[in-house]
Amino acid sequence: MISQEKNSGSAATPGASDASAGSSRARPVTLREVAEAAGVSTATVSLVINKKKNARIGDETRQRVHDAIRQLGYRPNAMAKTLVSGTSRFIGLVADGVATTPFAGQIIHGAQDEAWKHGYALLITNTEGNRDLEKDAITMMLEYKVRGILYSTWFHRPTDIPDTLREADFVLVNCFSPKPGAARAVVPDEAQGGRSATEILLRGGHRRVAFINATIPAPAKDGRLQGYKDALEAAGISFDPGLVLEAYPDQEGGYRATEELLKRNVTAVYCYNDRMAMGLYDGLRENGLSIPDDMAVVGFDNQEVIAAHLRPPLSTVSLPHYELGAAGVRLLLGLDEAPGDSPVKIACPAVERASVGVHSTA
Amino acid sequence: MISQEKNSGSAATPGASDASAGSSRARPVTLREVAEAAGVSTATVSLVINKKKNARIGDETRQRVHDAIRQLGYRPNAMAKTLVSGTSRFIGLVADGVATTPFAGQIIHGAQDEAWKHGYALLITNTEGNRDLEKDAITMMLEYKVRGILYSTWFHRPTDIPDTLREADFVLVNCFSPKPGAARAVVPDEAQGGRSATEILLRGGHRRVAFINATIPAPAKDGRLQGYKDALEAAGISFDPGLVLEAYPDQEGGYRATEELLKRNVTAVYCYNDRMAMGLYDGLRENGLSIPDDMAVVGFDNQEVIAAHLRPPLSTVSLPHYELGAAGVRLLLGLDEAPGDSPVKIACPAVERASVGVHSTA
DNA sequence: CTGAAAGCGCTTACAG
DNA sequence: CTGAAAGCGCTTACAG
Repeated sequence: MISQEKNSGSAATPGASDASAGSSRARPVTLREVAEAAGVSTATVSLVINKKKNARIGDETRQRVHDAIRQLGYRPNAMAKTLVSGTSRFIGLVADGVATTPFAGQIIHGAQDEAWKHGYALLITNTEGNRDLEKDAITMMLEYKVRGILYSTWFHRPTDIPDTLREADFVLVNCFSPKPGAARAVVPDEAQGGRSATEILLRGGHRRVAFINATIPAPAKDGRLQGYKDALEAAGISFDPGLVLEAYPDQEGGYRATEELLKRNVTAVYCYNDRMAMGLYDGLRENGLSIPDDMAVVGFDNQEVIAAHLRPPLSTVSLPHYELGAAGVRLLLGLDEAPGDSPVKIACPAVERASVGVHSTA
Repeated sequence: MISQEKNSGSAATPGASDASAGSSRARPVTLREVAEAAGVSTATVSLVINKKKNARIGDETRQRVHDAIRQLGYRPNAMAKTLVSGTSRFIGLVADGVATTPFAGQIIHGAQDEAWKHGYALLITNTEGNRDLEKDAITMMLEYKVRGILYSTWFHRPTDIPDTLREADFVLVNCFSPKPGAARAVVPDEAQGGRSATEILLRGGHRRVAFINATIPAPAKDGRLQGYKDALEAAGISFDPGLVLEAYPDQEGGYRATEELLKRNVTAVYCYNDRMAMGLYDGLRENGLSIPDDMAVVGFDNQEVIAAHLRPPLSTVSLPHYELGAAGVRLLLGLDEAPGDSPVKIACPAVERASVGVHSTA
């Protein structure tokens, strides 16, 4: 008898754990019940809840509805709403490693802030680059009728577009299709970033500035080099290929590049990324050189935990992850104009710290 | 006439951007259409799709249904499914900064892997500690009828439970309620971690081991100290309060603690976290001391970008973010038993690198 | 082995 | 100013 009681009258809530401490795990209150309690039709309740402009509901009626909602603790069922409208208030975010990468979580942050601003929530899936998971994730998003999908990568790179993705309205974030015009995309402006990084050094009075580029091919490798050249040219300094080194883009790479760098007889160096700069710091120190007096250093990425806390703190250029996420959402929702065939480029702002002093030109 | 055409026949897809390159942005194919194409009832299609055991469908019929699904490119509408079942296949994850914090994104990763394993997707909201956003996020999750909510913090701490959260089945992740038994929770085992960290040093032959604790109060502060004491006691070394220093838990704190540390005449030091150890590296170097020969160092957190790339690489103890997320999901789904009144504790495994050598006892 | 029908919780014309 | 009714796309007993 007792167990009969427990199972009757409540169709929903499968498998709710007994250990749960929540209050109202029973069948949720529906709009119909609110209507009955308020003595009106369900249409009226719906109108009141959604504050429809041209529906004129009497103040007294409106009040009764609100009271009923409060008393019953009514929560709208978003699934039912979506069923009617055809599209959910979700924006999907497929990430190949954003959640597990130190700083790119800001893509999530920026996308979410912008999405919420327009009444959307994020449906995030971290795929770790697994193609099967990726496909399942996109399928899931499609089945939940997302408004659109942001397809993002943890580092800036070309990508091909999964077939399933094409079934949705989508935008590439931090990546782009090799085929121009194949998809809307938003990426960091590597060349401008490289130029800004170099300019920090130039402003410090340096004329012989080395660049330690990455060994591995990437849009960043080309763009950051281009920016370096642009800055030199604008300053009337002729480009010397001999001042461009290459190293693996991490601490060990930077450390090992020290020796080569010191042969170049430069007073300043721009590193492909902050990690490289961190390794270089160690190398310079071992050679008895001090930063910035003996060598000015700038990095790239503004990887907070490193750049802000080296000694001296590292001047660098910020990768605009937050803005990438936000711009992706705006592009998706059609709030920003998509430029012709090429990706939207987001600026990489310079962040100046103490690793570049004022150099008196010899 | 033409614009008439464009607006008719397709009830759904409001506001789909013209710039979108997708293929099938039209009204989606429904189950009913599949049924018609296959010449069966919707019930049969539903049965086939969901592979119901006791529904016996003829092989030939089943095949017709599958063909129709493929030809029409049918995608189930998850919203309609959820409407019927009452609960969605979502697990909510409320995070106060996980997405914007370097390493805690692993909570997302672990939660997602475990959730997918059981057919659930994650609905993530990053609240940055904003109480209003937090409430809105939980409300949204409730309206989407999530199976339950994981409430997580980016560092281990006590938290109070928002009222709205109680309306859901929930689990605290990386945080806990000050009231014992108020909620299921999963946290890192700080004491075990502190003990493991200290033991790395002890195994290296060190007897005088300093501990630089944090200045700011936190479960980690108490737990990591307790672990240090436990390890010493187990090794038969009496605890000397004079060997416990305190510093702000970042690079600057570690750097500034160097002087005090060197007065203690120890051969090894366990730092509250990796960032502190990074600063200490600089301090020791400036004093002409080498690691590990003059001073063995261990950290805590295993913050990859630091610990794995200092020179020498730092021995440390790993904060089990991935496991916290995964265990949170298991607890929520009732797959793991919730222990009586206290949080589930997840081990912090030691990660040994080169910052601890073998010390010959004097 | 398969179909007709009711219903999940909403919103939206349509009447009045 | 408000209500009755149809319908969004599914699933689930219930018949047969």
